[in-house]
Amino acid sequence: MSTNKGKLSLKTAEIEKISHLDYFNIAVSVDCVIFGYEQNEFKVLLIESDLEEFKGKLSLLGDLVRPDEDLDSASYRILKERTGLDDVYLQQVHTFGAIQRHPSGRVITTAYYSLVNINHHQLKISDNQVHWHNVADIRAMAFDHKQILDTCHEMLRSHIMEHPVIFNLLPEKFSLRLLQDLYEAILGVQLDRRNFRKKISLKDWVQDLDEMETDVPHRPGKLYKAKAKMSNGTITGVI
Amino acid sequence: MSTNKGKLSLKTAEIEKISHLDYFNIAVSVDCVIFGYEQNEFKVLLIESDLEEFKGKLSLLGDLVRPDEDLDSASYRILKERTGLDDVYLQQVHTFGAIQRHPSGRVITTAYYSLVNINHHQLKISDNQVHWHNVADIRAMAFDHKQILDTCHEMLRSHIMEHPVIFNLLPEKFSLRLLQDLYEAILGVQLDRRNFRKKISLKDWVQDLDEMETDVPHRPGKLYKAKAKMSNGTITGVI
DNA sequence: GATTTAATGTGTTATTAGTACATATTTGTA
DNA sequence: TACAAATATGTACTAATAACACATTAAATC
Repeated sequence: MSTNKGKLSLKTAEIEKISHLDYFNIAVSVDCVIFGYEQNEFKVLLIESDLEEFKGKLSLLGDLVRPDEDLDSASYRILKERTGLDDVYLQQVHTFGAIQRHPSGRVITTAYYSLVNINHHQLKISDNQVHWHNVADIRAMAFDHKQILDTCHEMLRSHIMEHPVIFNLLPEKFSLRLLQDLYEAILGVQLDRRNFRKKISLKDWVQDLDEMETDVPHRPGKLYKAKAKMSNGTITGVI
Repeated sequence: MSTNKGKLSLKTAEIEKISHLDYFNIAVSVDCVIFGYEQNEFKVLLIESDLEEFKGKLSLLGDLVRPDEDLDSASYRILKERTGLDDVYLQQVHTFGAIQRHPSGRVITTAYYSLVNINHHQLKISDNQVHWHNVADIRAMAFDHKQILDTCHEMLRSHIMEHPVIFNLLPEKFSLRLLQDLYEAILGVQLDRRNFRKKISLKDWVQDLDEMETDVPHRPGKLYKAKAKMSNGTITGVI
């Protein structure tokens, strides 16, 4: 988690004060790996860490879980706070619980990835250091967040082959070229266009809109919309 | 988690005492779904809940995570305590964090499944109500443990198709018939013997031992051993 | 308006994986 | 020696995957 809110950050004094309570001195946080896609780049929403130990390092968006909220609700709250979006696809991935993973105290964190359409929200990011970063360019991060990011990226790779989750990253109308570019960006491989189209049409995930791209400096492609789309753990649109 | 050790169970008084500490009143537990296979039945190791609310109900083996142990270590500890086994296959599956999931207070739990060879250990179970139960027969359980069991079972189903984890449930030497029976028990389907053998031989997971079953009241089958075997997250035996 | 540029759109073949299905063989037992 | 109960094995059909090339469209440029 990133401790960007002063009142929630773990101070060593606080930890000492309560350390005699044997089983209530582990804090629980969630970290959201918020993926987006813009201008042909697969991106992730990150903040600069405000901890002295990780000065200048990038960190995931996270927060401590409140005693009166479900674990899943905590990740929705963070997403809502950071992106203004309500209805996003969120997927729990893994819980990281090494003793020394947080320098200020014992904090275990549950990682979620989420997929948002960058254009669908006016990011509530002007007030601090939250920015979209190209996933491929990210090297070191604060805490164990690089490992968390990699784990979520890997999980996403396997999900997009099986379930129609990728459409959460795209605008309502998209060309197959855009869809393929996105698959390639997430998977990190080049795909054959004909085989790709055949595979997509077999899966029956998209619907031809009988519309064309406009404002492209070449032959425009057909536009499609998602037919089946997975949001919040359930598939919609499939009979 | 199951609170079978008095000193670790959550008493309401304790919870109230510390509830003013905003972010240190969530307890963290792990629950182990310990699968085994014996006499043609796919089994899970369970204990009778000692909570009044769940009198007579079955519960997973779990415990609170200690402040000075890694999350993964906690699950190894439980496994060691309950089965006496050190070197078992353990896989984190999911973290369950609904507010009201534990009647005595706020406890989030991370579920692991593990695969053990029932014959490899003298169960340290004589001292309490721990027993192997046929997975197919289990109905209601304490807490949200039925849901946890189902989630782990489902995860195992997908893992055994992809990775050589199933051998952790079997004795050193086994017949293909036994292997197939186990696949069928876990997947809950019947498999065609010829296709099953073809698939297994394609995967190159087993090695012919040039030995035969003995003491069977019919034609004996060949014995095999695991060539590749997945333990503790890594494959061994594959080049 | 003819040419160039840069992309879209499409089909076939070869290979591999998956599915359905039947008969001969081996051992122990009656 | 016949029977019961299991093992061991191969082929044809279908579906999915992978490799691969050319005609078409619209905009931009000359």
